[in-house]
Amino acid sequence: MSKRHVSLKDLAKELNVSISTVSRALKDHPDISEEVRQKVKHLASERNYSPNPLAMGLLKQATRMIGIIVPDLVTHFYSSIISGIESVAKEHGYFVVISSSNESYIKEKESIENLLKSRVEGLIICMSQETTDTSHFEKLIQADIPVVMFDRVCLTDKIPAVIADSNDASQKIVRHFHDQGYNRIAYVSGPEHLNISKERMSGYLAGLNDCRMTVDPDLIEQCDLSFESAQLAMKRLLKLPNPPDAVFGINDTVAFGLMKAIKEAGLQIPEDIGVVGFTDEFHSTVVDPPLTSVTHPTYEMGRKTAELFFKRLKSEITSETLVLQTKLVERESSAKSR
Amino acid sequence: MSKRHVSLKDLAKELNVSISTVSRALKDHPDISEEVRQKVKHLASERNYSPNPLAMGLLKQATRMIGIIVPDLVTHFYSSIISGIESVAKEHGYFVVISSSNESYIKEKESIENLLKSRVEGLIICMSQETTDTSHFEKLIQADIPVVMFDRVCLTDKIPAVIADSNDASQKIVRHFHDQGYNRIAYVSGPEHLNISKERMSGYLAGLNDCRMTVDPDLIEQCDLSFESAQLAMKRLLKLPNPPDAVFGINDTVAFGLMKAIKEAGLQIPEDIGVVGFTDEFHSTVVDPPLTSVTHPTYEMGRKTAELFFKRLKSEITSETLVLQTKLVERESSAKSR
DNA sequence: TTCAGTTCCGCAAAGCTTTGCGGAAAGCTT
DNA sequence: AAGCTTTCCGCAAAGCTTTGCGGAACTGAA
Repeated sequence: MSKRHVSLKDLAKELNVSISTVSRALKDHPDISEEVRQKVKHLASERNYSPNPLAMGLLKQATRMIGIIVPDLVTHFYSSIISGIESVAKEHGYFVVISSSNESYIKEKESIENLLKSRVEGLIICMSQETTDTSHFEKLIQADIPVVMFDRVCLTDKIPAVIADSNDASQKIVRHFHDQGYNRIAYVSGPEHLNISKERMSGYLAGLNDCRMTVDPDLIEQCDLSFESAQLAMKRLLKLPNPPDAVFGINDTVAFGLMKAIKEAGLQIPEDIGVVGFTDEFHSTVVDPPLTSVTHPTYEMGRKTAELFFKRLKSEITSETLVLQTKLVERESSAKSR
Repeated sequence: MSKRHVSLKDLAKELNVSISTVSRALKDHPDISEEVRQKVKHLASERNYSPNPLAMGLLKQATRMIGIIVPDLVTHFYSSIISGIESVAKEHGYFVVISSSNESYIKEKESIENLLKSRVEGLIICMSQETTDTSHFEKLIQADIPVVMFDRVCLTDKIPAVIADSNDASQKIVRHFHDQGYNRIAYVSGPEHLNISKERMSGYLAGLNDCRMTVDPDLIEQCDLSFESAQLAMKRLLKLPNPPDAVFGINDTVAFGLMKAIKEAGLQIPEDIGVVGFTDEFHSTVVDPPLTSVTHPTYEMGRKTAELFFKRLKSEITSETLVLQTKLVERESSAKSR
């Protein structure tokens, strides 16, 4: 096994100059004569020299690594956001290390530990749904470790955050249902403590109020954001003496669960029940019927989050909350009035 | 900003011993007296010491990083495999750096370059669909850089690989169609040079032969693995004077594209046309009608790939191809005989 | 010729860890 | 009491890069 990488030392030895000379020549330091500079640069490119990031890291105390923690890796929402983060990171010469909390509070804390041990320069986090205690985030702040959060956020007065305008999105959905002639609009929410649950709930209520519809607590269900639990929630709704004629779920997985339960009950979408979800473009078109949905600009969301991260890294900001607008794309699943 | 991490030096200074003593004490070297050992360990845990991976990397010439290159990040197939790889990597104390080729040959080469610059210890790769020239992989082999491939593989005599038994899977599909009473079975393939295209094709042909059905070249279509191009391929098939009554696609995205085109043509699945795909469990149930499909054990595939990687890293093997079995799950999309 | 000023380059330290080797102090033997 | 073995610990180098500082050699002027 031959040596993998050439070092400055190798180049220096071959040219019979010192390591410092090689280093300086490569970065056009004025102390180095034109002749030597050329020789060094030539050999360096010939030998395919590239500085050892480990050594640089040691020296500069910077690893150029960002840690990302998401609730799961396999949901399109997160992978798309990660994709966006990565593109910005690459532009800055950083790379990302991805970790999944699997929606577990314990794993979230472990992930933070591990990433810090790996000497990431900072963290980009989307909270697990189990996380109610935020003291582990507080610790990060006290240790002055750059943290940025997205979607499911907390401590926004101290942590920069990127979120979608959930309140507005929910209102749009309710109004859309109303316009289509639906009267009993149900909402399947997630864990109460999550900001997305709260905001989508308040938007739901505001929307109902706006449309002069009354709030029926029966029509507000809750689930743990899984496909299965969304199905169960929908089943409960369908068993009501006065069931809903429209429903929307807090995220895409939930929306699909709702659809599944409705179909299994033998009901038609959108004739019997209208459905709207918070989903991504691709899946909305793949399911049947095509799902009316509020689409997050996920890739853009990832990019914005990363940009905020680098601002925080340079200490240009300490906190700042970016609210992205969503778009309601009308498809068949809520087309009652057709 | 206080200092982020304590080093051996910090501990040594505080205890008035040398750095070497601290280092040895922490790893239970016999040269260190019980008393000193205890003191050191106590302070270390109190100060939350963890060795600097950069320094270790420099010393051991090992970064404990694996580079992964996939065609894209947002497809469930890949994210699930990555998830599997990551779990094994974690068990070995390694972490992964993920890079996407976006199905581009150029980006694939760039990704390799960048990951090597980041000093990953090896690479796990799924080829982009554009990649026909494999010289960049040959170079890796010559440089003795551990490489393992999965799904879309090449040079399997020199590179360990994990693949699904595509040939068998295709045969299963054809036989299933045949059993259900479908007679004109079409296949939408991908780029010819890909192993998955070839194997699924040969399985298709073998299956037809097995069922004593004749091969009609008209029923063999090709696409570039995108949703849109699969739709187009399906449209071409539907325009045939004698169109197919069954079709299967090379992967999940393609399968969804086929379904979309069929629905848009106003045809019923499975009555007019039966559809089967290569997909994952989740999406198969979400689409409508639920899609009969050959499911890859993606998570397991990721784990196996990673295990092979570590074998290769320890030079226990130089090449070895692992073939995983697939499972045909029958759902509505191909249930003609009901 | 001699001194000042350039020009060009090398030494060494810092960042952190591991480990072979050498050495001081203590205990033991004879 | 002198010499030998243990016991316990520190020095220093290696892995790679950057950079302040010192210094050699050379140019030009007086």
